[in-house]
Amino acid sequence: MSTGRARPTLEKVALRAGVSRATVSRVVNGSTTVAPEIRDSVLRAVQELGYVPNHAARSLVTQRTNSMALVLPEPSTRVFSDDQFFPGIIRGVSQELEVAEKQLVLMMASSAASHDRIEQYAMAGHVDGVMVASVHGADPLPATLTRMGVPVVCNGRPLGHSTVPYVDVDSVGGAAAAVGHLVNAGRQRIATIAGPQDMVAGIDRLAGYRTELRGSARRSIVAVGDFTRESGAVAMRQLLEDDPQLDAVFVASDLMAHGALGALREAGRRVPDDVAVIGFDDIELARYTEPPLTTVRQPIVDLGRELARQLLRLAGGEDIEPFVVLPTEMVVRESA
Amino acid sequence: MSTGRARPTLEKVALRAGVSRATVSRVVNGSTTVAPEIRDSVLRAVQELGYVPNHAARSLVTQRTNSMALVLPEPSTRVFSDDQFFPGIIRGVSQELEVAEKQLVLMMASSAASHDRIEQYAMAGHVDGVMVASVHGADPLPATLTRMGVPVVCNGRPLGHSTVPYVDVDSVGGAAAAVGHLVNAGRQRIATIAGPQDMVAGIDRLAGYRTELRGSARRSIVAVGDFTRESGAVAMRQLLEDDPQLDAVFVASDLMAHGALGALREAGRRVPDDVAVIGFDDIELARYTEPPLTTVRQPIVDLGRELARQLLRLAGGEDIEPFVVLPTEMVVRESA
DNA sequence: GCAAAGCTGGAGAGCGCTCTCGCGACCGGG
DNA sequence: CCCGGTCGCGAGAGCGCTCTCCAGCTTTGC
Repeated sequence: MSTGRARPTLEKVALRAGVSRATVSRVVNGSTTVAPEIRDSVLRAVQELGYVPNHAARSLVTQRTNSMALVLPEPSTRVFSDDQFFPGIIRGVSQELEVAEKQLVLMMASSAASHDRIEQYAMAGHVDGVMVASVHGADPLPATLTRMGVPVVCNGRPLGHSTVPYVDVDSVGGAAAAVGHLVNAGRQRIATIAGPQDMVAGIDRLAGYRTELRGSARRSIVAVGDFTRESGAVAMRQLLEDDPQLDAVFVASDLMAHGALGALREAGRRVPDDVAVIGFDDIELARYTEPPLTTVRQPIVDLGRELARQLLRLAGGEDIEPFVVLPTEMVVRESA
Repeated sequence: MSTGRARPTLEKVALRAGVSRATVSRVVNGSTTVAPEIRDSVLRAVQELGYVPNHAARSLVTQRTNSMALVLPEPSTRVFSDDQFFPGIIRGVSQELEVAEKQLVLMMASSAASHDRIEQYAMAGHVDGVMVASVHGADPLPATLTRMGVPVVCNGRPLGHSTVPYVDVDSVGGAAAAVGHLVNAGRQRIATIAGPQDMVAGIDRLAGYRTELRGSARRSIVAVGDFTRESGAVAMRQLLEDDPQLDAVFVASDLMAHGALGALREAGRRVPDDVAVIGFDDIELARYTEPPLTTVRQPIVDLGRELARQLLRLAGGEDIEPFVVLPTEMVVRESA
């Protein structure tokens, strides 16, 4: 019903080429032990009939599906400045999978209910491996799948003592670099607007801030947001109230930094003259804020690529490093 | 190698429950013709063994895969303000597929080479249907797949005389509404920065502008951009040179509108006092431009949902309308 | 009370492919 | 000239599942 003309099978091709199924299979899969003229006639038959191997049949016997799943958090959790993150990861992953001739199956982890769905799915032998881009740190899914023998790689260091391999960006280093930049610029009272402390990104960026500040003998001034623009504005007002003398703030996300910029403007502070601001993420908006935002760029596409690369190796039976950390990079614009 | 413990098969479950394979299959697939106590004992065996049906085997016999492909243009073609579009479509599609318990296979159509790959893939019986979100209007892929019996639905009216069903937003109406708004505000010289005229979105938005202007007896002033910010700035400068008296401009994308806003500022024109500006898309940035941008919102997530819904019906053997057009909505902010 | 008509569950074929096994043809060495 | 080895190909099993039969049993009608 849904399929038009019946798709030709190996059998049909074999018949037409006057050889056995096995030989056609050999040709299709690129075996070398086939005489050139026979191979040519098989290829001709394939061409003429428009033969395309049936994937289900093939993976039934090979036990491989040639596809990998990418589990993404449903972005209804507005957290994370997904706008770039979401497509960036996908792009990187799909680039890498394409060269490996693997397919990408996307799974949105919306509810807890979809959790089971994903687990079932991965275990149905539907995919050869799973990439989990979970923002909620302590997700049992990766560990569960690993236990069931499904190759898994996480994006972002998992919270808790998980042994699942992961790929992450150097948040700590990036935050430290940002704070270092402020210190070098002679800023004396450097505050931070941290992200949620139940998310790795939130934790690590705060850690980087703390470490670097400690090294420079300044005291830390911390407010916590939830990665949204609004929370950034609120936190900034809070900080200004707590310490009206502050002359710099490192904000754990560009979105929050954008909110903070607004709050600073309302409070009559000039950026960067009165208060220097550095964000994190380097979202597109950062180039167009007033003033343009100095920030820390994470290599999101590379992150996706590395994620896929690691998974491919793992699924290929290789041993891989327990984690890979990609460098972040400061992008100096005008806000600091 | 990649799988840990061997996955139990139907056979194993049957053995444990003391019934035949057929009965287990019946239970698993929810047949009603199974005695309650037998069903319970089967379910218990399933539970105990952690049985999950093998997808490949199932789809080998049923000829269905329970997954749908979404073909997206590789965003390296920076065209389109993908930032929202890309994830929006995905979100809508996956929401709808989730309730239908179908999986989403994502395919990036990067090069012409990947064209073949996609075609092969869809025809390998790997998916039950394909959604094509093509920006390049005259893409042969949808027609080819349809001819091969693969259910296809397009996002965006295909260029050329294609009979492939599609889902689109009302670009013409949206553009007309925008221009109407400018006319009602008493603007006399209303220019437009159009999108590329080889893309449906570019064509339709210009058509809407033209139609509405004609109705109001004003003359049209057209510059053409390519949907990028830079092209918007260039086009705006061009327009100002052509007609220094213009007092309004309808820009076919928010990104171009952003560029235009910059060009207007450079030229010393106040927005909206001297020149009113209306964009199209309602990307996130639109809320944060200076001044906030009046624009036309397209229901992107709904577009994705409708795309999936139509495809599900088509793949289910139903007849569907040749096209569905979703309404756009003006969002009035401060730029007009 | 007996045949006809349900129901439930089992046996078995087969979906399209891969891969092991073994057979014949061909080669070179003794 | 014969024999072991190699190489190219075909035969056939079977991956895990669904689904069509059909057998055995109960229920029902007259």
